[in-house]
Amino acid sequence: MLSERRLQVLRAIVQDYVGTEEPVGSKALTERHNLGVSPATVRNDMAALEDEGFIAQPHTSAGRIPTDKGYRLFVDKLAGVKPMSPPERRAIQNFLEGAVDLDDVVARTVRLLAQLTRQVAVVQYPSLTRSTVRHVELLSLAPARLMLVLITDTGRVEQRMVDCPAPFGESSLADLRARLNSRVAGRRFSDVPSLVEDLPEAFEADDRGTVSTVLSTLLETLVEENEERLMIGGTANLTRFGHDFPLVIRPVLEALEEQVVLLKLLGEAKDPGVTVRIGHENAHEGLNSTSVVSVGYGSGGEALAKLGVVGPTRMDYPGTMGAVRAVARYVGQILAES
Amino acid sequence: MLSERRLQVLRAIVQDYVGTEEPVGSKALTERHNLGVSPATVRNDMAALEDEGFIAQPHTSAGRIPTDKGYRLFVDKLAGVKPMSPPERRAIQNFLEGAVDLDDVVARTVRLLAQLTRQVAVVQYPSLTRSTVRHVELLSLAPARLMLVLITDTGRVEQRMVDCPAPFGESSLADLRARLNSRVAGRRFSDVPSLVEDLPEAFEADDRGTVSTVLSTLLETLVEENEERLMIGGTANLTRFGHDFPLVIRPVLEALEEQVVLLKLLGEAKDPGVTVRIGHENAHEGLNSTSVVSVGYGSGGEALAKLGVVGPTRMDYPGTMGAVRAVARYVGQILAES
DNA sequence: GTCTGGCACTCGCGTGCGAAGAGTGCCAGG
DNA sequence: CCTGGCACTCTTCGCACGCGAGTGCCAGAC
Repeated sequence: MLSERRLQVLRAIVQDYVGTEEPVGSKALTERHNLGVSPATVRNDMAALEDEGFIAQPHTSAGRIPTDKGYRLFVDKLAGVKPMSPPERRAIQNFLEGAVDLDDVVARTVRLLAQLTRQVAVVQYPSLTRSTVRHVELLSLAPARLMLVLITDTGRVEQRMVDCPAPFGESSLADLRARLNSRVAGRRFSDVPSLVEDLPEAFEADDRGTVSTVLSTLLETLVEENEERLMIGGTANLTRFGHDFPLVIRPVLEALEEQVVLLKLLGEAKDPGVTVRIGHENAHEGLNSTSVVSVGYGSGGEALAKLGVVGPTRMDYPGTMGAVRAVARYVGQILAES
Repeated sequence: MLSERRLQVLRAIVQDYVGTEEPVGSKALTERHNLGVSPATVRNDMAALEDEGFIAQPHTSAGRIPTDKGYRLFVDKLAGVKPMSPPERRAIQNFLEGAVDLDDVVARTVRLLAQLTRQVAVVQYPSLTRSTVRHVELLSLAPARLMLVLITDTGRVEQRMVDCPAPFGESSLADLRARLNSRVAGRRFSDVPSLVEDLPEAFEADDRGTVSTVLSTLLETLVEENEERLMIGGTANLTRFGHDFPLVIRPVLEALEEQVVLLKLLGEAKDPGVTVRIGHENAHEGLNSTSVVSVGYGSGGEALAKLGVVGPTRMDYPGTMGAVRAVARYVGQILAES
């Protein structure tokens, strides 16, 4: 096991490297942090840390930089989550409170996260499958054409066209609308399938085909996982990455454009608190030189969706984690109020 | 006026520079294009072109590169629009035809444009103010709370909450819904205000407050220009920009995040055909080293919105213009069908 | 044992110089 | 008006050199 001082040395290395972006040497370390020992001692500790794989040197005889494993230890054991200051909290709240609809909430959240962390922000729209139905509306657009509108308690609206197998009268439509809403309004999406299962039986034979079509469209909309949307912002912060630009930034931009990749990335984090995935811990190759800090958010106790940031492995973890957690909390509040 | 040959020289310079990304010299020019004259002659022409401000040399005694003014002349007089090949056209059509809803159409269009041009693609959602109303729906969520849903003929759906000044009965609601739709369904958004002006008078005094509130919410939704959304894609193509990376790419990414900037950018192009704005012709400073190729698209003869690409001034103008025009055409078709 | 100061060693990085190459401008002749 | 020739300008590249930061190791002190 590593001695207490060696852990302190690692912490100091991470902090300095994050600040300066340059490999940090033994002398600079003793000058900037009062560890109470000489550079020579620190050198020994560094050699040990390097043996264990926590730090590495880019070339012989340069300073050390933390490895992914080093950051991991730092995040797990050496650093807490830095809470936001009261003025920051107030700023977050003010910024989010002006939102007028769900799109706006998400858009504001993205901007806020990007500004606070100076990194790329990713916010997932509240998940359909975990939220509840507020209302289902059916509109007749043509004799055999309906529009199905689904409104969630988070304010999200989904609409689908339904082509009916047979003309569907106004009264049948009103009937279906009423029955549908009385069964599913206020219920969780995941419960809907079993609640509407026997609905066609309540209708006359002529209408059953249409009712079934409407229901299957509704169920499709519910389970359609690929409809999980997200919003990205702050990509300009990618320019802060480092000097070795193009090669690093390119795959990151590509990964960010693949919503599938991002959704999987966010989905993998099961931890109820803030999750940090560092460098190669990310399954997607393009993100091997980035870290992803994410957390679930939701209006109640339960997480409806995730949000987070993507930045260089060399990032201010305590600050970023604090910002992500705080933003998630306030977004949850806002959603609960609306 | 410039002689015919000098224009040919300019065209050759633009083509070569776009291809190689390197300043082009007189010798290389005569070798790659058979102009029928010697390098010395070309040198004289180049000197003249430089005097006129069409080309410039990065340093003394390097080749020449086109200036913004040079590209402008090239686009206006020397190059046509390169039409897409039949296989490309088929690919575009296939790619767009799978779309299931408006979001999907826009998303696919962005991907397509980005892939075809290998540049950053920007697609504006069909404008509210220029499209027509398909249906207006009113839902009662609580005794004094309504949801207003507006469906456009392009499939776009907007919803707003309405807090009523007084409870509003189911029958009044049905009445309002029916009257509203009979007046505005199928009409252009810009005509709606005058069509509903006198509607409150048809209701009893108790309900007039609510009707007015609903109407003003509806009108707000219609005029809300800042609700003009757009979708961006292909930002990874920014890495193709050049070697002088960070300084150029940063402001571009920042500009792309400001939807307002982009909307203004697209909005400025009044030309009915493909519009090209080169380098400093763009009002926004961050885009001074980029060119924007845009065009309107729409389901009928009229443009509902714009789409386009943002790329380095050193781009393949004929090809890009061809791709943008073709995509706009097919998107228009798809929208007209739905 | 653990820490410390000293010392030799390794490399990366910036600098200066010289040669090569590409491209230009200008001029005299066809 | 075009062409070939020629001198000139600059950039780029390779290379040698020296500096400085940082390391590893060792002998000695606490």
